[in-house]
Amino acid sequence: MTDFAFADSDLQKFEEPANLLKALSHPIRLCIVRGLMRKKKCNVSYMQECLDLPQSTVSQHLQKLRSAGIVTTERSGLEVNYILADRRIEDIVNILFGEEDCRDE
Amino acid sequence: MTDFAFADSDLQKFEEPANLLKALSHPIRLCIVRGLMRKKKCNVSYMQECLDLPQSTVSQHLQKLRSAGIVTTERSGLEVNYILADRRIEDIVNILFGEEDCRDE
DNA sequence: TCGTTATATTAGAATACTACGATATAAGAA
DNA sequence: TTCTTATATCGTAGTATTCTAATATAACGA
Repeated sequence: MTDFAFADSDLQKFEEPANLLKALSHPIRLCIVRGLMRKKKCNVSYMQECLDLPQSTVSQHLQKLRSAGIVTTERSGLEVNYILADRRIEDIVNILFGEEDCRDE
Repeated sequence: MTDFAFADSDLQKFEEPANLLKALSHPIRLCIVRGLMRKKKCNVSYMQECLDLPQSTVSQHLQKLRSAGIVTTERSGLEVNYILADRRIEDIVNILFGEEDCRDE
């Protein structure tokens, strides 16, 4: 009955990974993460300009990535730089995008 | 301006991977996928019993996995068996759950 | 201090997701 | 055919996401 590893109580074990994936599963956020894999460090207005989206939209996506632990921040003066913070995420994104090593394709 | 690889038109390139992740980012669906990695093939009522959830709930999650291309089906008599259909998904789940090779932990 | 720039937060409407009972379909047995 | 089992779909209430303008905060310079 449980070699499928499906015990009800176990469902809790899947909450955290599911939340991580959920934070990543939006085209804008995926794009941001991919960009950070290439650029290593980036401030908000630069992303905003590249993405051509309202500032609050970009910022809200960044907060979502941050509270999932996917990125972290580093203030320098007026700017806040975002940096990837979870190695697993890079591996996942590489799987999705075919592992080419961060040059322009 | 675009070494971040953030051109607006490019956002479309992220839709498909984002949808794949979205289909995966729910604890029940993650649990099902993980179970299928171990058991290879499984019918609905078995999953339903293990998960202890209403039949329609399980079925709906399965349809979501199926329409994302994550699983495929194979009917045998009254039963419908579900099988993983996307290798990338297994890699992603292994990253999330620490890569132990499908024995009971 | 005041002004300016960069970023974060709030508010609220539109949209999407989730759970689950009720119902429908599909396949085999009698 | 009718009955039964296994699975899928529908209806819908509750909940969560998403977008964006408006507003708030944080840091710097004058």
